[in-house]
Parts: sequence; C-alpha cells; structure tokens
Amino acid sequence: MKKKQSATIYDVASRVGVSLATVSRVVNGNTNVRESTKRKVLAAIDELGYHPNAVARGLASKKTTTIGVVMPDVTDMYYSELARGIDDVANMYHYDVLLTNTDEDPVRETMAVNNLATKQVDGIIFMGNELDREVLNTIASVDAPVVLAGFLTSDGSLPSVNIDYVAAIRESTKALIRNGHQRVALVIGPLTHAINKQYRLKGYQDALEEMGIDYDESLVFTSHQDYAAGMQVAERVTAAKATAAITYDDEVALGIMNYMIDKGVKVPDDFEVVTSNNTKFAIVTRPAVTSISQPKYDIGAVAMRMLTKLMNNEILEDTQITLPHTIERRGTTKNDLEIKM
Amino acid sequence: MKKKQSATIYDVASRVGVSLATVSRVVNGNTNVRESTKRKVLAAIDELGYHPNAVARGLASKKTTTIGVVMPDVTDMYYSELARGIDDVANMYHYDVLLTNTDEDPVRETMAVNNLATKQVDGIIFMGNELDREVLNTIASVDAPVVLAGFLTSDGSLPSVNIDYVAAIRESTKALIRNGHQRVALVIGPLTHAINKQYRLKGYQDALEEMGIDYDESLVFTSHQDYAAGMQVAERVTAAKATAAITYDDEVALGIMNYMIDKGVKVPDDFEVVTSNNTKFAIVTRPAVTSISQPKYDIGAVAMRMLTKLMNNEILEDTQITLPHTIERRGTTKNDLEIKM
DNA sequence: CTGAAAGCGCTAACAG
DNA sequence: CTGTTAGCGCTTTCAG
Repeated sequence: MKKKQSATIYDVASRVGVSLATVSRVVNGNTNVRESTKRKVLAAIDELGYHPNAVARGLASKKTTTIGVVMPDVTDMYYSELARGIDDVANMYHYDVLLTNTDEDPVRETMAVNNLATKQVDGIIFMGNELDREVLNTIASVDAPVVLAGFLTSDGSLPSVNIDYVAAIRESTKALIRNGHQRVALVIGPLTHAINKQYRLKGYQDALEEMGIDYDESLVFTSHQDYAAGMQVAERVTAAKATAAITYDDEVALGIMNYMIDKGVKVPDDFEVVTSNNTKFAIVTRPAVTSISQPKYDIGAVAMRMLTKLMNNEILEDTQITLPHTIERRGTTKNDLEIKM
Repeated sequence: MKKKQSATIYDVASRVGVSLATVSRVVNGNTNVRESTKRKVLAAIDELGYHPNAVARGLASKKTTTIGVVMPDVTDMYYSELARGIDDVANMYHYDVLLTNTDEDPVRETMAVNNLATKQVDGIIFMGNELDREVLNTIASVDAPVVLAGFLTSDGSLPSVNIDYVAAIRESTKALIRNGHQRVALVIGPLTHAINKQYRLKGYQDALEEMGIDYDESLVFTSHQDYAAGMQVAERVTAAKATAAITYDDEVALGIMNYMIDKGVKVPDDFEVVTSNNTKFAIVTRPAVTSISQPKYDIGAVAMRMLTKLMNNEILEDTQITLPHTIERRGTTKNDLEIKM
C-alpha cells in the first residue's frame, strides 16, 4: 500500500485516453469538461489512487498555497492563540502553514523570512514585538505580502492587526487611579520597541495626565515575558512603593501576584494587578487576574484574511486594522474598579 | 527591491559563463568544483541576489526538506511544548515544519495526512491521543515515515516517543495511598483510547493492587482536556467521596483544585491533587500543583531526531522510545508525599 | 572538474 | 470541450 504518489497525472490521462490537460482541468475544477469524460477521469483517479503533486503544481503555477508564520515562540499562549486564528482561516482558504519560532532574535527572524521566500510561500504573517531594520529590509526584499499580527511598527509601513494599545492601557491606568492608587507601576517590554514606548507608555502617561498625577519614570519597569521575570520585577515594583501594577504579559502578572502573595501582601486589598492578554493564565489562578481582553484569535484570523486579499492582489481599504478590546474584571482588582474612557 | 526571486540558476550560470550544473554543484556544496570557478559563481550569486527555488529543487530531487506536524491544538500547552522541541531539532537539520491543528477529529486528521502527502513532505510527526482506524490506514498509505510523539497505539506498529505512563501513574497513585487516601480518583480521557485504558488505568489498578485496595470503577472519571471540564468533573469527584485525584491534564487539575478551593475544601489538607504534564499551569497557581514531570521538549526533539533517521533510510535500533519521568512535588500534596517505585 | 541532456509532475496559453 | 506545446527552476546521470 506504500508509494501512493506513484500515479501521476500522465497515468490517469493515458488510462482514460485523454490528454494531461483534460485531467488537469477536472482536478482543478475547470468547468470546460464534458460531464461524461469528467466522470471517467474521476473514476480513473480513484482507481489509481492518484493525488496531485503540490510541488509540481507549485513550480508550474508559481503558487504554493502555503503561507509562512513567523512567531517568537509557540509555547507562549498569547502567540499560540493568534496562531490558531491564523491557522483556522488559512485552512478555510486552503492554505497550509509553515511555522517558524524565532525567540524574537532578529538574526533568526531574517533567516526565517529568507527561508520562507526560498520555499516560495505565497505570503507571510509576522508576530513579535518589533521589527529590526535588517528584518524590515529583508521583508521588503521578499516577493510575498507580509502582514503583522499583534504588534506594529511606528511608521505603519506594513499592514497590521492590533487593538488600540494606547486606549487599553489608558483606561486601565485610569481605573486603577480612580481606585485610589497614586503609584501605579507599568511593567512592559523594552522601550526601544515602538509598541512599548509609543503605545503602551503613551497610554499610561495620558492617563496620568488626565488624572492630574505627575509622571514618575521610576514606576516604569522593563521585563521579559515570563513568570520568573515577573517575580523578579515584583521586587523592584515593591521597592518603588507602587500599590498597583499594569503588565503587558500574563505570565509576568502572575509572577508579580504570586510574589506579593508569598510576601503576605493581600491581592487585591493591598495591591491590585491588571494584565493585558487575557490568556488562560488569567483565569486559572485564585484570585483570577483582571485583564484587558484582546480578541487574540480574531487578530490572527483577520490578519490571515487580509493576507488572502493581498495574495489575491486585492486592494486593502484599510491596512492598519484595530479590533475592539474590553476589560475583564476579576479578582486582582477591587470590585469597584470602574472602567471609563 | 521587490522580485528578489527573479534571478534563476540559469542567470547565474550565464553570467559566469559556466553551465547550470556547475552552479548547482556549488550551491549544493559539491566538492567537485575548481576553487576559482567556485569563487566566481559565489560572487555572481551574491551580485544577482540569487536564491535557490526550493520548489523546483523539490520537484527535481524529490525531497522537500519539509516535515508535517499534525497536532490537536497549538494553544494546548502540552502539545505546543512538544512542538517546540520538534521545531528546534527540525531547524537543526534544516527542515521546515508544516503545522496542522486537528482538534483530534479523525476526519481532519485524515485530511491533514493526505494533504501533507500531497505537499510531498519528507516525514510526519503525529500528536494526539489515539489513532482511528481510518487515520491509521491513511498513514500506512503515505510514502513518508511517521512518528508519534506523546502517545502510542496498543500494537506499537508506529515508531513513538513517550514516557512510561503505567509507571508514572502507578507511582503517583501509590504515593497518594501511602499518604492515607483510600479513595483516589483517576481523571483521564476516554477509555476507548489505548493510552488511557492500557496505560494510565493500568498503572492506577496496579497501584491499588499492590497496596491492597479494591478497584472501584466509580472512582475513574473521563474528562475533556480543559479547565471548564475540570471544574465539572470535580463535582462528580466530590460526590464519589474521593479525597485525592490524579489527572492526565494540567488544566483539568486546575479546574478540580479551584472547584475545591471555591467550595472551601482545603488543598492539600482535605484534598490532594497530582497532575501529569507539568506545564507552566502547574507552577503559576497557589498552591502550585504536584505533577508527573515529562520531558516534553525532549519528547518532541527525540521524535524529530528519529524522523530524520527514518527519512535518511537509517534503521532504528529501537522504535518505541521511553524517556524518563520524575515527580515534581509541590503544594497540592502533603509534604510527606513519598515517591517510591 | 565541467557540460549536455533529460526529466521531476503539473499548469497554461493557444489552437482547433 | 479537448489536445499540443512549452516551460516552471533545479537535480542528476552520463560523457568527456
């Protein structure tokens, strides 16, 4: 039963007594084939166990019906949920997904994009936190549309799908301030990244300004995106005498929360926490974590949908898509947390 | 700067004044090329920005340097950690990964395998809980080696990488019994799956027998692999008057634990929990969850390593690989939990 | 060490 | 509605 791929389009053609072209037509659903011959071809295909060779098809048609997905890490819940959205709509449009983990290393990101180009993918969806100049150049040099999912560059030169980070952080910060906090810590990624400096930090600063609180740089912390990093930054947050924190990553939020709990600090009574991604991590703890709720699956799905249009040479009416977010109130904030614009 | 792929091997050849064959040789690292012409070819490649077309190469060589990974769901931490191990060693051997989510639906699994065959992947790594007969037939019909990661079939007809589930569950069950529990609940997946019935349940029964406790079918529960399902099964576990539980999935364990906590049952004082996958979920809660520790990343990595051998037509000395596991004691079991063989 | 020639399996005009 | 004819870009004998 091995060697399924042995039958070629030629075998089918000669068996039925038609030309390659005819077989190709029925395989590709071309309507210009007489019903009777179509039936015969289909029968032969079945008997021979013929399956089209996508590689040959790719060479001839210059379309591989494969897209590349470049992401920091599949084991990161935030990205994997985006990936699931991407994969589902990719399948819906009959695309396969070539997955690459980069750990946000620009060198690996560059290699990944180049490699995907070599494999002739029809398009690429890129996830991460920032686009290094060299990566940007590589993307520009590639003959395949690229869309960013879950982050963006400051110049908006590439199509992307995101939520309104400024508003999301602004709202949460204000809510915390209304809850009585004068010192709210902001825990984000490197300020060298546009998404952190121009969006998240901006939202935080806007909130402070609107609420009449002076911006204190010492309340802004940079952290890696993992649990251990959260525990570490928690110590600094404590030292800075913050009484609440907004984080950009759920694992970091849990690290901070558990640090507090382990130190005997009551959450939310003595310390409130709001996180950003609303992954499963935010709901399995006690207390569960209040979070900005991003439509992660949809971000991936919409990005993929955009990509299909791009691959189809359609014009996008809007290249910078912003999806709505909400705030999910849970146990790490006091019940009277009030969300307002 | 667009249209990078414009240059072909032919362009390079004519620019240098050699034949295609020569360029192909230097591109593929064939040593039979004079150093001077090699240098010239390399220079031309650089000037023209030539990048080999993997699709054409695949057609000609019948190797795509791409493998397929079929998994239930990327957003499931257990599988995504396996996937990361796979991806890392795949890259090490210069393979790309085509990812497909199946939600364990046999229909989608069958389609996935067929699709991967169409795409001419050189090999496939399959993850899941069970192989449906039809899926098994499809796998057999495909002309590419397949290895299973993180589960197995009862007949061992396919190469696989796992831990010793029987021993792992036996040890944890016995440890719980030694802790004084007469009624330990076992929460696993459907008994129609070999991994549940012939391995996990067996380990549980062996432990009971060794400890002189009668097997009580009403203490074995079937549950889906998610948090909500865990909360649901917890109610039944409580009704069955179990005082401890062993689960096959971390999210399920958290569901059970939180159900107990929410009901005022003290964990671990009044109820102990041991889970199986030791994902990040097990460490971010308070208490953190005692877990069987599987080398998930390594399971994926070893599976991929096996696959490379298979793709290289090497003979495997051992097709059923068992990796070592340990038990990670945390806060959902009493401190005197004693692990013995 | 290098070139010529024959495909890999399929799509895509172009005829008819 | 169907066949013919070119390739797609590269690998791979086989000569030399």
